[in-house]
Amino acid sequence: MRKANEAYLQIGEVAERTGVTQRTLRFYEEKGLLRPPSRMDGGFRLYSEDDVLRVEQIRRLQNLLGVSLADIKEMVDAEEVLRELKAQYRPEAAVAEKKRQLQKAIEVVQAQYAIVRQKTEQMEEMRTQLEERLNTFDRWMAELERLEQREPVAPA
Amino acid sequence: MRKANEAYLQIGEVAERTGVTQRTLRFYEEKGLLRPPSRMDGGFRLYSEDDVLRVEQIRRLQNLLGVSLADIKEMVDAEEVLRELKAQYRPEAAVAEKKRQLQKAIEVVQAQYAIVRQKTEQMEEMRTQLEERLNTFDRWMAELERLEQREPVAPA
DNA sequence: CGCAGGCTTTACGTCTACGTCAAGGTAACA
DNA sequence: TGTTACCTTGACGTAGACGTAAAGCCTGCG
Repeated sequence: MRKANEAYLQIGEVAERTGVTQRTLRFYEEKGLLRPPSRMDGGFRLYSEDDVLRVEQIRRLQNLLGVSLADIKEMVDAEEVLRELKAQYRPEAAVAEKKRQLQKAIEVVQAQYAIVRQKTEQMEEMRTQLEERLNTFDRWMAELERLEQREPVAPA
Repeated sequence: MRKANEAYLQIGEVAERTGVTQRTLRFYEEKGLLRPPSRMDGGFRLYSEDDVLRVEQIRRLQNLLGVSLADIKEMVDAEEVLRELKAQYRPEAAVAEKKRQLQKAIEVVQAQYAIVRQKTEQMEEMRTQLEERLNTFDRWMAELERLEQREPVAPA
């Protein structure tokens, strides 16, 4: 029982809002990508808004980085660590322990950052190449149009 | 028979150089991602340096964009069109036809460009978010270290 | 010529990321 | 209380992207 005031969602609503199927939601849960949601008395899954965000994040990582769900699991597991860290964040706790955990969190995010950064750079390189190619083509096209002026219609 | 002076490579060498397996090379050929290479009398495949480049490009697209081989096929097919266009590039041919082909090539590259551009932008957004998060953590860490100064060792 | 190592096709196996029933329980409303 | 829509857990199916083993040629070297 977390916040009782949060509006919980059934699997169908989550599926509709996130654009994935119910099967996919159960699959993600099975694979540890989503924390097992709470349940109604009858056994129906009850998702939180946080879960919706998680699903959306998973999809972004899938589409954007094109990495496996196993890799994504590592990332969202990291998010989980952050959540715990945040939840535990009471100033009265041992500072050294906090530092250790925060350090871990930093490393986790840095790893994510490294991946995104590397991919971004490689993509920008590819983008530059494509731009150059497009420029070349434009020049060729201009050249062809010049030729067209001089040789209006091919004879015979 | 293309250029006789080019050093041709057997499948094992190509596999080693590109880091993919022989099976993968045959698979790409089967799926139309690689042009069927020439063969020795005995039937052994003989790859060109161009083929090696193609394989490397395929891998880049796979890793970077995380798109399906079917999508990649469209892209390398486009490359093929470009190759043909370039090979045919004799000024005596019909200008209108050339324009048509070039236009097609431009559209193909623009499509690729659009994909890369969109992904790059989305990734940069994600990168920014991660940077902000790292900054936040750094501030937290600094705060913890300040606390550490005042409460040197936790008593009991 | 013999043979080791590389290559060929064929074909079944595997892993991922789900899709698609099937059989049955639950919620909500008339 | 019945009906209908939504949900549950299996369990089998599938498309993509190869892996892997089998049975048999090819090539190069001694």
